[in-house]
This record gives sequence, C-alpha cells and structure tokens, in this order.
Amino acid sequence: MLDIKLIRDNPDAVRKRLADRGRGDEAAVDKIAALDQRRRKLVSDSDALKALRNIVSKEIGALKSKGQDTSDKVAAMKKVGDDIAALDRDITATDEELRGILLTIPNLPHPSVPEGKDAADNPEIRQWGHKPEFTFKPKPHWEIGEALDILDFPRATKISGSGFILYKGAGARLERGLINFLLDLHTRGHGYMEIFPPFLINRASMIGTGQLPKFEEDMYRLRDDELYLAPTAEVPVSNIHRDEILRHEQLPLYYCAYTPCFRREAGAAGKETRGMIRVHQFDKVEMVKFSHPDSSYDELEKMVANAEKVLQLLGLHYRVILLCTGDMGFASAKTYDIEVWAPGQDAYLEVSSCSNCEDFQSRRANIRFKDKDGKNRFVHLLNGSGTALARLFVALLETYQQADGSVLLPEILAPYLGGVRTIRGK
RNA sequence: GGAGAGGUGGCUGAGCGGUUGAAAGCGCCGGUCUCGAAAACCGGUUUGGCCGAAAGGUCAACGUGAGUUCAAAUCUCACCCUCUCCGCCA
Repeated sequence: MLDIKLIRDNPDAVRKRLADRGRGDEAAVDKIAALDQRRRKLVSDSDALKALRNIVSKEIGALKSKGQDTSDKVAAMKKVGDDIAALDRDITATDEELRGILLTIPNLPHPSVPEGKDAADNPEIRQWGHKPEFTFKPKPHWEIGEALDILDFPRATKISGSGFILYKGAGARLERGLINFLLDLHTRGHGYMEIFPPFLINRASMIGTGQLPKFEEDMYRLRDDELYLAPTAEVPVSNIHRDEILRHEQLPLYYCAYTPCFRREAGAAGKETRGMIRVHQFDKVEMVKFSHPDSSYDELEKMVANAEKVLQLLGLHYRVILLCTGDMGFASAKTYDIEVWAPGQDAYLEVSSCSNCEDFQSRRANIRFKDKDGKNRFVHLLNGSGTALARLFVALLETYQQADGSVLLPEILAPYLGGVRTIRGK
C-alpha cells in the first residue's frame, strides 16, 4: 500500500511512476486524492463536534451531581450526537472506498529499475557457467522422468487433475533431499533462521503481503473457513511480525522456510502445460528479510547472491535478469529473476525471484521498528525464492542426463540421497 | 464439538456509566548520589488521525464489530481468541 501522504504531497510523481508500470493504475490517483481530501474535511468536522460534546457532557455530569436541571443541554447534545453519527457514517464509507482503492494500487518502481513494457525489456545482469554440451539430443524432463519411473504425470492427473506432480522412488527422494539441501545451505551457510509455517492462511495475512484483495482468483480458498492455501512461504513468513513493533537492533531478520506452494494459475490455461514447469502445487524454499530501510537494497543484492549460490553449488548454468517497470510484481519496488538453463526445453526457466518490497507490505501488515531516535517506522520487507523446486528438478534432470538415459547428479547432493549420485532405470 | 472462566499499556494487575488514556508494581530511559557500580530518591515512559512552521491543540483506541446513553474500559448483542475440564483424535 502506498503512503497516502506521498500521494497527497506528490501526486504527479506518483502518477508518473505508476504509469511506468503500464497497467493504467495512475488513473486512480485523482480519485484517491479527492477521497482523501473529503475524508479529512469530514474528520475535522466530526472532531469539532466531538470536542463540543465532550465538554458539555462533562458539564452535564457536574450539574447532575449538584441536582440541577440539565434537560436543555441533554437535548442539544442529542442533536449533536445525531450529527456526529451521520458524519461518522460518511467517514467510514469514504475510508472504506479509499482503502479499497489503495489496496489495489501496486508499489512504485525504484529509480534504478529500467523502464520497459514486458519481459522482452528486462536487461540481463550477468550469467554464470555455460550451456552444457551433449553428444546426443537432450530429452525433456518428462521423458527422462517417466523412463526412470521417478515422475508419473498420468497418475498425478488421476489423483488430482492436470498440473500436479507425482514423484516416485528416487524422484521423491530427490525432491526431499533438495529441500533439505536448500534449508541447510541457507541456515548454516547464509544465516537464515529456519521456519516451518502453517500452509493455510487467513485473509488478513493475505492482504498483508498483497495477494488480496486483487488476486483472489489466483488463490485456492477454503470457503467454509475463509482460509487460503499459501501460494508462497512469503505470505506466512512475512506475516510473522504483523502488527508488531521490532527493535532496530533486531534488524535485519533473516528467515527461510520450506512450504508447498499452491497456485490456481487462473488465466494461464494452455501455457506450458507439458511436464512440471507450470503446476498448481510445487515445493519451494523461500527467503524473507525484515530490513532497516537504509540497508534494504544491500540486503537485496545479498539475497540474490544467496539464491545464485544454490545453482553454483549444483553446477547449473543460469542468468540473472532485472525486471523492468512493466514486468514487476504487484508489491515489488525492484525484482531480480534468476533463470536456470534447461537443455531439454532449450530455454531458461525462472527458479527465483528476489524482490525488495520496501514498506509496501509492512504498511499493509503494520510491521514497524523503533529507530535510534525512538520513532516508529515501517520496516522494509524482502522476499526471494531460494529456490523453486519443481523447475530446479527439471534443470537437474535435463542438465545431468546421460546418453544411456540415467541421470548423474552433482556430488554435493550425494549426502542427501543416501550416498547415491546416479538415478538409473530398472 | 460440549461446559465454565477470561481478554485493559513492554509485562503483572486495578478500574461505582461522568477530570480514567487509564491506579499500583515490575521493566525500560534520563537525572541526583558514587572513584565506579548497586541500593535509594526524583523525573520520564502506548499508538494513530486531523490542524499547526513550531510550541501546542484536538479527536480516536481498554480483543473485533454493532447497539443503549448527553456521556461507555465500565451496560446489551454478535463474532474472534486464550485458558481449564469433558468428548474426539494423528
């Protein structure tokens, strides 16, 4: 949520930066400013009447204790009370309308974010490693996985529907091993505290990180209980400190968590339907930071490095790109994506997205810290995948496939796979 | 799920419907004292909105939301949460 004061004081700057995102959100700025002005007028009128009522009510109390007549004052205050009630109804309605709009306005891009329309305008920041070479034509992961009997798409569809994954045998073991590998790396190696959060999330938390109210149709929802399946661990973990005031010495806080991620992928029908590149449920280890505003951009760079480390240790070729204004997510002020090379797809796959949301989420979720001067300020919230598992699984199978159909995994994973590096067919 | 109890400031814990934004204690911050520290003593110590350059003024908030009243932390209703006991259960 944007700071209403920023819109009030610099409407033109806000309008410009929203326009850079290319979604037409700048059109709401005038409406917001008008509602804000109306609200302030109503509040000050209501406050004046309340001040009057408070004074006279005290007089009534004093007079009554002396046994004097108060009927004229009581009658006058009854009228004032009615006026206040009318004003307050108006305030509530204005407030709700204003907040309703503010909650659907995306964050402003950071000045360092390049202007652009869509993914084609995202600059590449760097590459690591290089595309592996094969003496044969590399197969896609679904062929490798089904031949080795470690992935079973038809049965996943039977159990749940399209867009779900059934891991079997060494595949299931690999998925579990990767989760442990990632958590160990970020906790022991990068200083994050491990979190295992609930997977069902209430509405207030979903609003806090920005999934609601705007993206309701993308979420799985339990209608009977008004709970949502976590689309990413970012949601439960960021909400750990909702409605809290942290001490500045506590910052930055580093958390990481494994969760499954549930996404309806509404509107994505027909896209990347083959295999496990776009699915309704996938595993992910997420990093979340609560940062002091002064250092949040340094923290973002470090977080990207933490995610890159995963791919470096696994020997997977990747590139880092900076999302342009038109391609960024709703809550983000600046986002780096990391894309791993998948030889069987002949394409890069997004396996991590690291964002600095600045105070956009902390204002919604009311997460503050007391600074050195004792002033309460909003923390900066960052989140990044470290990394998404399904696509990492894809990259591993496709990169390390052998001519004989087996998969020879990186040495570093052996401890997580019972000492075994090779996945072979029967 | 059933029965009961309860939700007040960082914590503990008071609070006849009318100077109670809220006693007291603890904690914390500052000061006096001390070579220094402890103790003791003095002072301070919730958050947000609006007006204001500031000083300051004003409004709101005692789980949440409605209601009664001139006036609600205090009365009524609904909901949420916590605790105890019972039931069920991995």
